[in-house]
Amino acid sequence: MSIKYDIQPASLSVQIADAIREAIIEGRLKVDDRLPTEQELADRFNVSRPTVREALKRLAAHNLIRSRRGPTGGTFVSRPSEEQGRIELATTAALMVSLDVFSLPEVAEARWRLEQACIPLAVANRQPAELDAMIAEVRRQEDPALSDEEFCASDVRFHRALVDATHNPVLRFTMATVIEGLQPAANMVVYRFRERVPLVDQHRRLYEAVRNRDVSAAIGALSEQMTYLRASYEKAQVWRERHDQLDSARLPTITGEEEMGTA
Amino acid sequence: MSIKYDIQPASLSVQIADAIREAIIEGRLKVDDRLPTEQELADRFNVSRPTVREALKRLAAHNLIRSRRGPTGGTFVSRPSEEQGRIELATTAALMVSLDVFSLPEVAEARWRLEQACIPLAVANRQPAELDAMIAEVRRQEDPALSDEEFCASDVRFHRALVDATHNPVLRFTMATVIEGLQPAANMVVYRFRERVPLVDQHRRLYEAVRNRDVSAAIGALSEQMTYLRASYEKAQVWRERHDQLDSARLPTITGEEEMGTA
DNA sequence: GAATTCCTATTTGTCAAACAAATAGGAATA
DNA sequence: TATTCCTATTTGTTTGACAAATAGGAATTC
Repeated sequence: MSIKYDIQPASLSVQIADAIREAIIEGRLKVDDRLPTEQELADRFNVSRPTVREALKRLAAHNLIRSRRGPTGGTFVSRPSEEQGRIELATTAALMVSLDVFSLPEVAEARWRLEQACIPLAVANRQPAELDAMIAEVRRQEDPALSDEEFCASDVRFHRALVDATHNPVLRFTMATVIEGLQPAANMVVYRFRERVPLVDQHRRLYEAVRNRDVSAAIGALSEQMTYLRASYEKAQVWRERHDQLDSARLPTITGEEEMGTA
Repeated sequence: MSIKYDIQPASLSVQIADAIREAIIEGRLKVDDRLPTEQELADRFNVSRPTVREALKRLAAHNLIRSRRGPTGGTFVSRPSEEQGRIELATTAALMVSLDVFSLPEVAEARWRLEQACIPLAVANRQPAELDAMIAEVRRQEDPALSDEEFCASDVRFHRALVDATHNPVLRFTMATVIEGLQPAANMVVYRFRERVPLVDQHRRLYEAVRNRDVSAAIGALSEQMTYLRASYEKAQVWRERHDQLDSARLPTITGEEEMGTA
């Protein structure tokens, strides 16, 4: 009748990765510091070099460290760039939505609320660079020859420019979750349920409102777009649920052999 | 005079990790699918098992896969939980602010804008559970015996409850960047520059406004808090810049040996 | 026959020793 | 002085092995 505590100790590579990560966060290891060599780490932690390497790969996956070969090489603490952090946020969010953790109307609602919150700052702080970027994307979106993928990518760049116009690095960072993370996946899901013309028109009015420093017009155009998209998302959701039965046959094995030369 | 292109091919473990990640995102590998054994993967990619393991550790760092030993064990695709994703967002953001990528006033501004955007939904959708959580934290914060760490943790839980009251999973997810990621680090930096009494009073009024479904009162209380915090952040920033010269001596090596028994 | 114990196969976790590849710096050479 | 080459260092990768967890079946016992 003994309770089975499955708190089995974390694997060695996890323990080592956590120890090094903690040293970085607590400042015992600073940016651009060089870590001991893999062999020294192995000796210090009383493990083998492959185990140390597994730990280092865990940290490298989060871009906390970088490695170089050679006499002056080694493993160094990386300075986290805003760019790199944004990619990590977006990747995490994209994975969520691609695996159906969120419903599309929920995504639309959240994106609307958050982007709306950026508008007053964007209107106040927008510079010519962001205005140029926005109108350039609007013009691109008017081209009917644009593929769906390109249209969605342009849509992302338009909203990115809007958020960049706030000139607040924390907003630009945080909004990557919805702009680069959630929106592209959501957009591709519904691309057959939305028309381009109303979207481009909403973008143009949003651009003009930001240019004219008209907050309420900007919020109006954005709200209109979100109402429209939410309706599309609901249509897509219904369609997907109806087609879930099919659930096409899938390959449980991965390919990839052709990519990896034996060279 | 030849230009040195340092686009040296990514290491094998990176290539393998990317191939498997892509298979997951594209749906060729679905949640709870079992991957081939490490030996099979090694054969298929024409690499050794340690190299495969390094690749798997990169994916495990993002919680994309999990492994178990034994006959029915192996490596499986993980369903990303909202909880796990939130932790990843918060960790990424905390690293940024701890390494001074963002200034504290920028953090305050962004958090204010984004949390404000949550208030209308929170007021509309709040349930007794969230109200109870909020008032419980307010009461806790009134205890002068509370340590600074505990006060900051309670502050985080209060704002978490507010965002949870929106009952929108995407908002709850996205806001982890500022609530659990940026705010704790920022708060600990300035703890000597802020008084608890006004903060707790603002929390109480925010709670009451949400309870009474009074959007403008809630926004007012939150704005007041952000004005107060922004001033504290500025004070802290000045103080830190003045004390940067000292830059205490640091240990470039990590400890950790005592944690790793030779057992 | 039913329950328990033990064995065995499978799979990840870890270790050991080696070689390959990149590369900075010095030594030898022109 | 400039160039080439050698060498030492460090990460990248391979091979082969053993350890540890564990599910399932076989043997044993009641």
